[in-house]
Amino acid sequence: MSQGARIEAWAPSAGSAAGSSAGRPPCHRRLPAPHGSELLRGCGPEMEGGCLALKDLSRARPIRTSLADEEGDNAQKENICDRSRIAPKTPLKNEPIDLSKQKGCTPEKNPITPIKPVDRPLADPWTPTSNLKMLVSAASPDMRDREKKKELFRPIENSEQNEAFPDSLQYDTVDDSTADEFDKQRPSRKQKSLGLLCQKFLARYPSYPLSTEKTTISLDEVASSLGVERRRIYDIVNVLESLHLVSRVAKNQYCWHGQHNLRQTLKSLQEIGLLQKYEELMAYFQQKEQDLDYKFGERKKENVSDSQDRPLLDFSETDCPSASANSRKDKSLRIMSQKFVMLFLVSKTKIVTLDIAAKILIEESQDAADHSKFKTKVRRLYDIANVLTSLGLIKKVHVTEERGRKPAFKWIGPMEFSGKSDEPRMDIPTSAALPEMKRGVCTQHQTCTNGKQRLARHASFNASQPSEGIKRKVSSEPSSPHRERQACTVGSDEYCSKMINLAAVCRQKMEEDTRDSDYSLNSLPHEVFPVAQSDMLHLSLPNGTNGQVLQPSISTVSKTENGKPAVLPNQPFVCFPSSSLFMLYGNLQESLSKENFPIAGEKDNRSPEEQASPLNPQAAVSSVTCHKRSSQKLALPSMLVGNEEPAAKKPATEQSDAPISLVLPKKSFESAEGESLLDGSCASTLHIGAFHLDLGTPAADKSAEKDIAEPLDSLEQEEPLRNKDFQEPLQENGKQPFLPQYLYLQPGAGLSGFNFLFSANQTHSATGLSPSQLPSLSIPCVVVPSTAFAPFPLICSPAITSPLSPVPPGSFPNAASMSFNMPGLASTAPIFIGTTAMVTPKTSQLPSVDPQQLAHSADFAVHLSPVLRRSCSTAEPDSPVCMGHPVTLRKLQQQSSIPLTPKSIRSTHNEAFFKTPGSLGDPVTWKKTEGNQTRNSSSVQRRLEIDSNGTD
DNA sequence: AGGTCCCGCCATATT
DNA sequence: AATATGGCGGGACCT
Repeated sequence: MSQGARIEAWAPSAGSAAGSSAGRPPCHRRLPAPHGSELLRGCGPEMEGGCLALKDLSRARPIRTSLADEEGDNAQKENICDRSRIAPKTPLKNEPIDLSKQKGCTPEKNPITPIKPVDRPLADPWTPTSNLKMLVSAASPDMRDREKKKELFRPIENSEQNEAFPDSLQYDTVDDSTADEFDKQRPSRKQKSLGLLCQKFLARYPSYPLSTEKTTISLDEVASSLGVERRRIYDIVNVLESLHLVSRVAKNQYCWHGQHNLRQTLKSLQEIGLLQKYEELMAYFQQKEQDLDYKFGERKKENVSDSQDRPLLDFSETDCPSASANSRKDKSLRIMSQKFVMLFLVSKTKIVTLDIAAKILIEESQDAADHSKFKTKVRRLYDIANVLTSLGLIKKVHVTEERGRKPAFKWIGPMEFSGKSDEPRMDIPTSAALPEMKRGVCTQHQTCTNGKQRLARHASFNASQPSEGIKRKVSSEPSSPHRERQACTVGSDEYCSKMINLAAVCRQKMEEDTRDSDYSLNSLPHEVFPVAQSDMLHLSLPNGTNGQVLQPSISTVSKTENGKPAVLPNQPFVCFPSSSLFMLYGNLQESLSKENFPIAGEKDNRSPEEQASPLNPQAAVSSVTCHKRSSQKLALPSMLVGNEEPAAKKPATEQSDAPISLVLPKKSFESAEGESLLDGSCASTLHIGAFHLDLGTPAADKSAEKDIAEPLDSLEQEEPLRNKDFQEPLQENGKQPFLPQYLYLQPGAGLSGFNFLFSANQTHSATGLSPSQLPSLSIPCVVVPSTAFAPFPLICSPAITSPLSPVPPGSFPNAASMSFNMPGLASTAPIFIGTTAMVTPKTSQLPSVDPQQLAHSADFAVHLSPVLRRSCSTAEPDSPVCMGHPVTLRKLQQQSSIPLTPKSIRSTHNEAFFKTPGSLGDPVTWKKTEGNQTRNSSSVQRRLEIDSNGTD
């Protein structure tokens, strides 16, 4: 019932003061206040007067002047109250929320989040003080924001931004001032526009936050400070999230990443868009429209055509479909935002009309048909466009057609994302600051290793990106937060331990996931790869990191070639025929040292669950896969590699960029990131940069631990890691080598004969990369059941496949992928790849893992792999690989089971394996497939489906 | 009159 | 069950 009203109500809305909203009676609706939120209302009318004043001040802040909305008032009160409570932090909103507070993300757990205003019973709602606060905040939000921005760091940016957006902001400001008198002016609608609100929101945070800083964003807090309903903030955050500027950390909390990764994200989107053939679609529609126009009468072909068209759209389906199936998430603003951006990125003219965009999006979703839907889509696009405009990525223009003018938007953001680039710069038009950042960063980054950094970034990305679902899940563990970058600090020991923990976590998560299964992956399930899905996209973006990781490995691997045992020079691996299991050893030490693992650190900090970081690996993997897909068509590689580059140290956050491509499975993200990543993204990222290698073991570890225990044992011997508890810090850092550097394969059935052994050590060898680059994996050990391999013939070789080389169908090119990257983790060395993963017999445990996930991962891996490979190759053959982590792959096909290891990884493998090259190859194909499958089914279902399918 | 898009109900997802 | 999210679209504002 009243729900609606709830808390949110408070705010804002009102704004319009009575009048504005006028139209609606809305207020009343809520009356009832059912829930707690209502309470707020209950509070009663705050003072309207007060409100007004505030309004005036704020201007924007619309507090609800309107009396009408008593509710609103209450709400506001609530907010206010909340705020105060909550925040002590910032008394005023403005505060700097950002950074400082943020501090991180950390810990805060801030969680404040939860606060619910509800309680707010306070009747007092307005205490004088509160009022004052409100007023203050309200009063100058804009100003504050500006100031903040400026202050924030980069003055440059600030200035830029301001410039960039001058409009809105200024207006506001102006208005405010003028407004003076408050009421009088009630804020015009414009003042309340989403674009402006977004600018204000953006003003609160630095475009390029320092890596160290993690800024935590409390939705409640922001909403209250900006004087709007939380609902509005969601609109903004969802779009920002689609570009990875923020990531959801926990309930009510988001982590601000800034634009560091923007480029990569855009790049990824571009690639995906290309894959999706959006260009074609756009052209198609345009033509149609024209035709129609002329003809006009005809129904829009669209409808009809839509269906007809679809063929073209197939891919589209992928996206949507799965999504649709999934849940609303798929339809989410987030996804729409990504797709919308993709349209610009693939458009030659860089101009996209809303109607065409809406049509394309609708088609994908397929609903197309009705007009109402069309209208709705357009509405949403306006929302998205407003945010993108605030970001300086697009600007409104009008396209004049014979029929008339059509509203359209032109992309004014970065269009070329070639390789590396500095991150910072990016996109944001406005921010001049960027350059600075960039430079610094870049330099650093470059210096650092790209690879690692990348990984780190990815990690962060991933974290951030996780799709909602994932995130949430992850988030659930909210705690996570924090983890700071200690990681860096963390020595190898920690690293190791972390890895272990991660692995364990991963497993757990996997299991959990399995249960839950939500991954976005679902969509992926099969080969398909629904990259499309938005979530995926999100994820994918991150991939860059993954990519990196992968690449290296790939290269290495590739050389190897299938099976053959050869040892590659740089590579560390060896293949054995028929062994049953693999064990990987990595030196943690090195890795650790290198790594840092911020993540690990994070983990530590984090709750164990979070540690799940293993997920990260997964994530990485997944991402990889994603890339792969993307890459299939596109060359993601560049993204991966290029982008990242630098940053190594940069703050993780910055880095976070997502490298790329693809999408990671949400979950993976989440899981991985979520926990670790998420924060990670914030924090971890940083680390990442720092750390060097890591092995990716994590996953492996986990798997090992859990499922694989056996192998693990051995491994473990080395360390205790294991366990789930990983937390223990192993100190090993340096010390320990955690694992030897080899990979073991037990002979067995598995691989059809082949087993691999990788030397872990590679690390070094890997060297170069490794540390820096590879952050990813550090895997302490991985065991792979030979069986696992069985399915895949090659295993190792992913390398073999050679990077670019097409993988033969059966081969799983990806395998390479296997790599798992763990972003955070990465260890250097070892890696292996086996694709296989670890699956062990134990699968049982594993079972939990979702096939989907796996699949996704696999997909990613697959897809990515190529990229990675390239990268790797490019980067360094030597490198070790990356990843290695073995993830287990579950073979999807065969069984779902297995997947022990890090989910993601596994998945990746799995899919890859499963999928035939061909499948991989055709994105579309799988997409469709997936789409179909996924669409309908729920995530869970999907999983199932996947499994089955995959199995196939 | 048509383009924008605020606002908040209410379905879903999470906790 | 209570909350958090966020889809959705009525209908108000602005050209």
